[in-house]
Amino acid sequence: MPTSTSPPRVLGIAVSSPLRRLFDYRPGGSAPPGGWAPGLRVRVPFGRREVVGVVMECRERSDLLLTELKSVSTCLDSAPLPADWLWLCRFTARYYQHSLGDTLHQAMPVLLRQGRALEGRTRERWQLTAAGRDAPAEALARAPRQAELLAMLDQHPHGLATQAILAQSFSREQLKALAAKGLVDSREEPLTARSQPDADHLLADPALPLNREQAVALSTLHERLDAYHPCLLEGVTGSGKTEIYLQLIEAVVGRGRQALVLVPEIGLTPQTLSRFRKRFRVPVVALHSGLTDHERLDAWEAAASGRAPIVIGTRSAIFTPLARPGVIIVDEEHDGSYKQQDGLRYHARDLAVARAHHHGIPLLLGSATPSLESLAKARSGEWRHLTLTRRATRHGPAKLELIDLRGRPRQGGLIPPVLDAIRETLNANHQVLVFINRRGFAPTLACHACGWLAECDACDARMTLHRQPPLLACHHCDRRRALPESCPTCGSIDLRPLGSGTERTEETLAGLFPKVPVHRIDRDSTRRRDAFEQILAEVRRGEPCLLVGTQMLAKGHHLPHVTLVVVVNADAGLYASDFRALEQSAQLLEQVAGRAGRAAHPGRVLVQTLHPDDPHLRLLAERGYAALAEQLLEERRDAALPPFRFLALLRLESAKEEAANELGRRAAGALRSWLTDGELAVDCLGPVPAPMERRQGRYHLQVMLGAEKRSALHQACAWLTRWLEATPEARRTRWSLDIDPQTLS
DNA sequence: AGCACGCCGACT
DNA sequence: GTCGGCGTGCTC
Repeated sequence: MPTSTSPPRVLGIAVSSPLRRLFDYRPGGSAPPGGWAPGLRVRVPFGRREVVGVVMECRERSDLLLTELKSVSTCLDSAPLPADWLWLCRFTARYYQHSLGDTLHQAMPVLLRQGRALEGRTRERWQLTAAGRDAPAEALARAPRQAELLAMLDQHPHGLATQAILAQSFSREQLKALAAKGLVDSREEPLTARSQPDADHLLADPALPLNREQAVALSTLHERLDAYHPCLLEGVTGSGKTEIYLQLIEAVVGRGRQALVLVPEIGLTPQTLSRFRKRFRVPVVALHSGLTDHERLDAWEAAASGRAPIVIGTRSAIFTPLARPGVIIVDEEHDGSYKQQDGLRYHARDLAVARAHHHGIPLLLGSATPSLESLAKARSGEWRHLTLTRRATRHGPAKLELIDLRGRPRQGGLIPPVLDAIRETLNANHQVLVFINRRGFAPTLACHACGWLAECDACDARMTLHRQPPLLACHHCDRRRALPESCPTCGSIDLRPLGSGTERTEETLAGLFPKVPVHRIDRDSTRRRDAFEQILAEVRRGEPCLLVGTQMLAKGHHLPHVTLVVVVNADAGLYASDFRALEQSAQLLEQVAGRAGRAAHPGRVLVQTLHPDDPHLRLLAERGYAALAEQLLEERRDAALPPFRFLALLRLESAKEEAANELGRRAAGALRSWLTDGELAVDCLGPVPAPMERRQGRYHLQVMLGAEKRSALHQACAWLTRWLEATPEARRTRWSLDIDPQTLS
């Protein structure tokens, strides 16, 4: 507790700026009721503007003269921001060597960044007006959702908060429409703490019965709910991981604690959410991209005050404060979307580990295809390893069948025996999923006379040919070009698409199977909101159909009537330069395969490849992901790569190649001589050009640091950032540090 | 990152 | 004559 009697003479304040240091101010304005303390937001003059900062230190001394310090203009909070949140931001900034001010700024809801007050906020509670209560049933005959909403409000004489209404998947528009008709109105009420959830009436829907494996896993989790207890739950697709999450949450919330659930970007679907909401009688707060700034602050506050027992969200939800943390669950823990790929490059799964450890609570990481990082922890005994091998359905996971592509004629990327299998499956009235990891019509356009290829002029990449609408587009920058009539080099008009993308495969299949609907699912076809959900709803009705899609289709979605999965080309990750490519590619293949045969029928998975004898691919096909993962771990150990070594990447980016190269050389040189002097066991490679050196007209280079000890790597990175900040030339090249890089590209 | 200062080119 | 290009420097 801060002593309010003698205010500190100096406040160390974190300000949103790339500068990795605090700025000293003198306390000013009126001191907050509890006295000055870390975590209070303040408005301060900074350069020629006023910004919102956060008090981090209360001190008596400054390195600067007290008379040179500016004063705080106003204090924005009557109490500091949550201590657990502050701890996590401090940890994150230190671990990822990022500016603390910037980290706090990013981890805060927009309205708090802008200086909005956290206290004294209100919410709207909606109820029926007299007219609404008397409205005849047929009044809303043409607006069925509005009628349902009216009926729901009729069940709640004390009204419902906006959040509760939206949680039942009604829209703001429907609410507004009813208000405009005078049938409902709202009043403001303060956000007050809700009473503890009633442990005896927690469940709205009963828990599902567990099989033996699930019961064993759950009882292991129940053993220690009051301590840091990291568990990897490895369960094949359809083995019932979600049911374990739900029952673990039930136990945690029943003890008056909160659960934080992280899901991949693609995983926060209405289905997932409704499964959570249906099960529990307590509110489930979802943090998704569709929230308004106001809703986001509400959710933040509800979690911080403890009013929200269950919080579910994507990557950034790891920064949600919790009053009574009880468990953190990371679903599909291997998913790449947990790593932020620009600015503050944090990994939400790794922060979840740190956070659970800090709180002393259980941590559950679930996946059908765990990351090698997590498998290594589980194998070493540092984490508990729980496995679910049995599917809820009668059939085991489908085996991958490798199909040799060499020397076979292809139509839309598919060879005759595969097309035959598709035909048979459709004839049996089942559904087929064709997975192709390239959107567009064809990966590029080529001139058959001279060999010219359509290349992007800002990137080292080919432009993708699109048909809908017809144009050339670069998938690495925003450049688009009209289709050339003739070859720009030789003038020939013999321009042909090279290879197949989703559009071309869709077109081919539609031509070959005219009686069956073909649905294409990729970023282009699902740009419209709900388009994806509409297609999935139709597919779930079970009529025979063909689905052609990118990895959007591979993850999470339950497609019970699909009995044949075709992978058009499995080779992308086999010989890539990135050391994680094989792991990621195997995870993707296993996830795609998991779509087949989830209901009454066994499934087949046909994997087309130019390398049917590749040992990794064969291991995956014959013995599954776990066996391949074991092998990959051995290879990583031999090659001294993660998880057996820690890496950091200095990324350099400039419009002028020589500028970035020169800075990289100087930085690496300076670091190497410092390392030699200090005898620190860190090695430093580069600068080398990034895999796609030119992107969006800029040159990308990197310097790689590696160490066996994390502390040594951390010291080297700290030294390097200090060097870069002190070097004037470094200001002309954009640079960033990537701790534990997920890809080298 | 912002934001200002500052010193050279083509516009009313 | 000035509007504005982005190089350089600073933020308690």
